[in-house]
Amino acid sequence: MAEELVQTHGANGISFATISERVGIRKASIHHHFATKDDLVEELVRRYSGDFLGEVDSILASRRSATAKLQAYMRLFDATLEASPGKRVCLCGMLGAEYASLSPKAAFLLTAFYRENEERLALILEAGRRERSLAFAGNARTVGMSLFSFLEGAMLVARADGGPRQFKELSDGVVRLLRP
Amino acid sequence: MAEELVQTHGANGISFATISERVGIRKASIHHHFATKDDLVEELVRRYSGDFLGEVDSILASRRSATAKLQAYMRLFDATLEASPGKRVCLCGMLGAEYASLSPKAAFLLTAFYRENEERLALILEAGRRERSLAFAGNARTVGMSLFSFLEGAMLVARADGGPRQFKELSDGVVRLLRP
DNA sequence: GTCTATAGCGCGATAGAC
DNA sequence: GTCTATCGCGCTATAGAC
Repeated sequence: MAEELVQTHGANGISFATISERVGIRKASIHHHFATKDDLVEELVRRYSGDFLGEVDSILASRRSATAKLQAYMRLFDATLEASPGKRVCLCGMLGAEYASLSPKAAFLLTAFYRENEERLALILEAGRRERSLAFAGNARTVGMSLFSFLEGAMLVARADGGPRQFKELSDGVVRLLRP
Repeated sequence: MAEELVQTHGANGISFATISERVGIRKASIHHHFATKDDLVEELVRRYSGDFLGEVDSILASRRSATAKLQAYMRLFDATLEASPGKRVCLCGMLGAEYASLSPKAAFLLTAFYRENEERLALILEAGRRERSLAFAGNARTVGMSLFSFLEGAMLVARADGGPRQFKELSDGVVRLLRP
């Protein structure tokens, strides 16, 4: 619930009152679970990161071509945008924008999330190049980072222009660019 | 001044007091120039958009290869990140994250900024393909949009991981992916 | 165009009853 | 674990003097 609100409005865009109304318990009760707002944000990142990377790992573990894995990975982002059309983006993309006002712990968790995703993307890309279903110049890690930045950026841009449809069109197009 | 603050902390991350301290005049004096916070944000977008697109247009008008124009365009983003290392991002990338809390007018201006950039990128890409200095599948408009999303995303990600150096490495890599 | 002063409200956070 | 009540502060915005 709080997660959805932060994905939509950002951590600086919501308050304990906002969450209170949404969840249906009073502000003080929220403070019982999360002493400070920073605690709340940190816990949100921890949970989101764990859940998301769990899904990514099950994609990695699955028996599919690298191209299919790449598409499945992108679907994770797409699904967020589709779920509440033109509202939610990746929690960590959102918090990346608010990086300057994050607590040190939240900032650390955010950086870790980025790295873990880039790493996993690099694995998919490298496997794809090995099995000749993908083709690209340079090292897989760099391309993986670029791909990740593209996905985070495209989610944000899509809210203001084009929506989930455009997001899907663009990410499909990017996979096409990586085909041999 | 206010622009820099919003580029760093977001519109939701600053207040009239923040600007007041930075600019050196009192809060009430700022209200004399911008009646409401929405007015301030709108004016910021208008100015940023005008300045930025002005620079883009002079790149477009210059006598250079499409590849060089593409690199020059990317340098505009890079320069923002380099200017105050690991602090500022594109104003409109920042506001894209805060899209849900923008005034209708600011949201409209933001969307327009995105479209104008995508359009100009498409022009560069199409020219590059025609003169055979760039190569890519699909239509230039789609690739232009993806490129723009990548740049906005990469700026945000770079603050949390890698900084201006990584941004430059990634954007150089993307140009390499578009070479024939 | 800048200032002081202040209204009116929302914020994060705490105390203490149930 | 949820509640009411409240503190102290920061916020946007306005009034009115210089």
